[in-house]
Amino acid sequence: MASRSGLEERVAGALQEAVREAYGIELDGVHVERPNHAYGDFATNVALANARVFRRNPREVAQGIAEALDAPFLESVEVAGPGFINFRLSPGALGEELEALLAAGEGYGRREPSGAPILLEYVSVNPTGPMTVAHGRHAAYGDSLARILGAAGRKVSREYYFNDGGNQIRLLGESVAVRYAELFPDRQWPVLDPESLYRGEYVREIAEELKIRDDDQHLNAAPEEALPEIMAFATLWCIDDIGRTLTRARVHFDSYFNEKSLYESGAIEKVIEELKESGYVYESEGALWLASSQLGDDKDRVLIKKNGSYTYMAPDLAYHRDKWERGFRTAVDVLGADHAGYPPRIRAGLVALGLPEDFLDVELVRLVKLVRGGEQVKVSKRAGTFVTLDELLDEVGEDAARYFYVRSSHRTEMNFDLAVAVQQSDENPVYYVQYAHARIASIFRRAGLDPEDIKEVPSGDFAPEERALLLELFDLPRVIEGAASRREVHPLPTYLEALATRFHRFYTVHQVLVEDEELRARRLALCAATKNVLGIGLGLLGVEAPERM
RNA sequence: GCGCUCGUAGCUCAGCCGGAUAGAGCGUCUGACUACGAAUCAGAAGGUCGCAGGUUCGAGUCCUGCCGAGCGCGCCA
Repeated sequence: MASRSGLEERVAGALQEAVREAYGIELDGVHVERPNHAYGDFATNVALANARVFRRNPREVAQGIAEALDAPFLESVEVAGPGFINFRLSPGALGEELEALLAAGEGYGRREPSGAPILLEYVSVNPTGPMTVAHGRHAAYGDSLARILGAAGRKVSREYYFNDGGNQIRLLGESVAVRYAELFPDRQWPVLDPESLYRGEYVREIAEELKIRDDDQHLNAAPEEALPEIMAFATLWCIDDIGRTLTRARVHFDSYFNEKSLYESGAIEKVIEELKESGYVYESEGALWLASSQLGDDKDRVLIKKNGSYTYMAPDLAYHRDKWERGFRTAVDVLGADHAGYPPRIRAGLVALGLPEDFLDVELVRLVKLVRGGEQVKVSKRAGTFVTLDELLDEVGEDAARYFYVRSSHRTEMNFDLAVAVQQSDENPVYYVQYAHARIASIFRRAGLDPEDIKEVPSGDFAPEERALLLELFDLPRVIEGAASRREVHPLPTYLEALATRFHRFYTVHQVLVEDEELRARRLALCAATKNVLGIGLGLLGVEAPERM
């Protein structure tokens, strides 16, 4: 319940008390909301929501509760509409909460870590090429979500899983090998299926760098012998490239996990053995199957193919099993919406291994529809017709890109019109929010003060614009907790824009640096608090909070 | 065909546990810089919340059906 501001908590507590007093009823929770400001600072629908329990006209009940309410921090209590109770806070209570916010500083809205650790896996792009604009959404969402979960008191660890053991790495190696051979006169690389090769410009770059390092040495051995080395070189190149892009985009990880290590450690075999013991595995048509249909999946899945190799299921199960063994009790995978069929089958496998059904949680991110000037751009890594994340960052900047990515819910489709993004970069809402922050910084520069030194709030009443701003500020803890529990990032941008609006309005109406010392100090406190909260919010999104712009 | 997800202003999107007059930004129109930053503010126009039923004192929100979009339904990952 620390997810609410102190004030909200006090209102809720007083209400519960009043209900007990007036009706002898013990409610487990009271819903307190922030209504249209014309109604008041806070409101509750207890009388309406519990109409059945009270068995009386909601308005009458609300009246009874209002009369029993003993809360000196409230300036007024009113029954309105069909049975709402509206509250206005006393200036003293607002000032106290503002002081609490200033005292908390960067820690405002942040909770101490507790509970079982969560492993958040995101991006996990195959190291077969540069990150694309579509991957950018995963990166921005995952990184911001990790920050939000951490702020909300979850113990979260972020991991990147490199699929470096599969067939696609081999294809990358062959693609590079072909280009590599082309760099030497009269040399060729034998290819079975030219259609399956990666075509991007980066493939040639990798080949050229390989030539610089090793000259033609890989063409002097048999292709099958030379290929592993080329694959390793190409994979490392891609991992490096992806890493650079992530760093640039301010996307962080605590650990990286290689699929290959699961083959090397024997973890996959071990998991297969355990699955066999579980009884959920059978052989048919020369393959080894998991009876996943008995565990909630649509159909049974193959674990070991007829040709003896593993399907992707096997290493994936071993990987998730490893997460469990490392002590994580919740695994959250951030995946593309095209992997919608994935959760039930992996979950089935994990349950067969004896893990709880709710261990794995999946957040599906809808694909980014890339549009340039209203015309859709088809993204295909194979065909080489993709726009890289780096190119996007070059065009619109890190702040705008990060903000734009998470502004809309990860579960809805997003149109990313490159032409518009470039052209309107000055109009991007991120600048609206950043501008509020820079404006405040400017006030403090002019006043010759450091906002972090502001700790006290002289008593006095607040004007309507100040009150609106304060209440918005006090909403931060609830926004963070709400976003964390629903694993959504987009509430933050929505909140920050609302907060910036409150500030800009306050700023337009009221002069901060006035003669009256108390008034000035009170308004400076308001500014310091706003700057602090904007900074926290932008920080959670990986966006800079500029002192000037 | 079956399953999952989505459908809110011209465009991009919010809408907390079912509550009061559904909100922002962009775009359009009208105003405001001799006060701390006009990347701002005030105001206007713009909505059958995909459609139709149902539950409820009350539905954008919950249930059912339909329409539309995306994704999935591989011994690909």
